[in-house]
Amino acid sequence: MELDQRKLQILRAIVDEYILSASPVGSKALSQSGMKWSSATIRNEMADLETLGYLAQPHTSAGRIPSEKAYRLYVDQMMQRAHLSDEESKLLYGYFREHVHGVDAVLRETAKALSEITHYTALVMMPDIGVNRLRHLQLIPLTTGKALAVVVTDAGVSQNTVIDVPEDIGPEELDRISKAITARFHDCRMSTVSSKLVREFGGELSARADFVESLLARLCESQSRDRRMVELSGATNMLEYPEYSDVSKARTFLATVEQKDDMYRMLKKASSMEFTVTIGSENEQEGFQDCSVVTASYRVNGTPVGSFGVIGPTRMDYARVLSILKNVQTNLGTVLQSFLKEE
Amino acid sequence: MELDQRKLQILRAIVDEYILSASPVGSKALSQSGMKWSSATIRNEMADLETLGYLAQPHTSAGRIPSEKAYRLYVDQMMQRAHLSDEESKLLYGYFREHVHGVDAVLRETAKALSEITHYTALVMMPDIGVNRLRHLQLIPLTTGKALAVVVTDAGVSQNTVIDVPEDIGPEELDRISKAITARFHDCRMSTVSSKLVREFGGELSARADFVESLLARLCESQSRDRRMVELSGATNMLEYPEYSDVSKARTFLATVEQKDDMYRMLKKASSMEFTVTIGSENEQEGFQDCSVVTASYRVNGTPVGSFGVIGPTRMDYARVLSILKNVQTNLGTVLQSFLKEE
DNA sequence: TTTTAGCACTCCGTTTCTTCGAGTGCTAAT
DNA sequence: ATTAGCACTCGAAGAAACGGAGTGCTAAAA
Repeated sequence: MELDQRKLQILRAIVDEYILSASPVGSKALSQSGMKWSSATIRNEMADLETLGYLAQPHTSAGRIPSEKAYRLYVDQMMQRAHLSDEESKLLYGYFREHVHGVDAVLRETAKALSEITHYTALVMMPDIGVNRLRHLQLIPLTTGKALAVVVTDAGVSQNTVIDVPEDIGPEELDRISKAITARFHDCRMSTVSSKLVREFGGELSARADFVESLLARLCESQSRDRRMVELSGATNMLEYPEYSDVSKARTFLATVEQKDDMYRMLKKASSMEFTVTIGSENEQEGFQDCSVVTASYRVNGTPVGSFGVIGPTRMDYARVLSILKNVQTNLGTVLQSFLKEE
Repeated sequence: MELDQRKLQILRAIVDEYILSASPVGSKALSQSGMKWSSATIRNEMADLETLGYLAQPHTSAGRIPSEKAYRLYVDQMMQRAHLSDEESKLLYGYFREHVHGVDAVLRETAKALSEITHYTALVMMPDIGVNRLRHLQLIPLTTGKALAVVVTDAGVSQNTVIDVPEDIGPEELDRISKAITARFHDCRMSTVSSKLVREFGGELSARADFVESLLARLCESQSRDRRMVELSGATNMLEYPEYSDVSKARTFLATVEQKDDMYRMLKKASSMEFTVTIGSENEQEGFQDCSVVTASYRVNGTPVGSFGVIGPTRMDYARVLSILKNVQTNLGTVLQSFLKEE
């Protein structure tokens, strides 16, 4: 089952070539472009690689294309990290210098940067507010019976939610409750700010325990409801590739990528890993069976709070994409940190 | 230049048929389906209609397709408003019953409803905050030097902006300034809350005049910057139609529709009109030369604050779309009003 | 004068057939 | 173990043939 040096070399050449051209690679073409063996030898090796499951033939008299197994091997062992040109890193850096109006804006900009530079489709998950610490909560009266709850965390992320308020709580009391909650739960993780803690606490809060309880429940719930938790960019980039010259394929892809719930779940799952590469049928999503997803996580104060990634055809340029993700990860870390000068 | 009754009737039949089938309509097919004239007569009339510019022929031996001029006539004079089935109005009504967590959510839901029911692409403009009246402004400290400004208007719309704060203003003072501004400018139109008014006002505000001024400037500026002002839904619906079976056409369409700035401008312009129908080349956008855009405005307290619309191929079912928009306009009006019980 | 039947003609979309060439597997020579 | 040579395969692309829906025009019918 071990592949000897020559097989590896040939396989790598095939993958590299196929990533570039998207058309089956033949033995002759290979031997002419810098391979030191004759086409016949390569042909024999290709036959072997096919029986081993690394290559496939669209039809009898065509060249070979890499299988998912080949891509997996390529990603895990064979590829050498691409080197971004100075120009590219500068370009990338530029995206992060421009818009610094809050975490959300930066992440949106990140998605745009990723999709524009890779020419694939980019997804960025908004940070998971649960792991962050509460810095400020403010209730703003809207109408009788309704108020806007604004939560700000130490990561500089904010979240708005409309909540119901008992009629007998006036603006002044809302303000006092805001201050009380802020004081009590300052620097607690959002996920631990549960209703249990409320009862322990005396004063104004316990008098309004029911309200505060429902308020906190509402805050947690609203996070998962909010469909804006994923920023998508460059979905139409995929239409450039011959894989999607068929409109119906393009349609299924676009439909899948717009299922923000699924995308969020996917990224969330990936956020515990520094990097992930998911190839073709390894993907859970129906619509990504012919795609690969590459993700990277980002952290704030050392805690991973989210992830971002790129989706492309299985023959995507993994080396390049990974380099770009790594670069973005660094940039993003720096920028997000800059929102936290106080720490 | 006047079209007699028969010409009108024939033209209408052609438009109706072409909207359904998307393929050129021939004289024979027409005369067989309920027309009381022979194919020859119809043929002559069609030739006339062509010289008058209402019809076009893709090639010599094909049927006729309506020109933009024909659609214009159709929309302005000939079409009869479609009647939504009870089922459909109920379905539509359902969208508005479900999500009532704030104005933004409702409008997002509106976009989804529109695209799903029409099978075209829907756009909804978030309400223009400028014409609304300030109800509450709250500054929330983020880090030293930065704060989050949350603006709430009488329409229940909120807007978050990260602003810079001089280092010597502490959390308590931010709170006091918030209250002072809220008190001073309560019920003023956002667009009139300009820096000029600030100077007139004494007390805490004038002491921090520079800060308040820059704050207000920042708020105005940020509205136009914010790219989330347009909610898009069902962009991929267009790929269902034969007009977009060509991937490159699909690409240009999708690219255009994702230019949120342009879309916002388009809707903004349309928001002063109850309804608009823009056919083919009447559109300013490059990518909409083969599309039609139908919009309706929505109002809060009688003031038009935004608009929403549907984009489809020029042969879209105008009658149906207009009925749906009218229905949605009513529903939306009711729901938005319900956020304003106080008035 | 208006409408309609009839007819020759056009031209697109489809299908069928042919050709071309890149690629293969196998065998025999190196 | 490697490679040159050869017969074979099969899809992609082009060419030719066909069918049919539709037209414009003319002449007869209303």
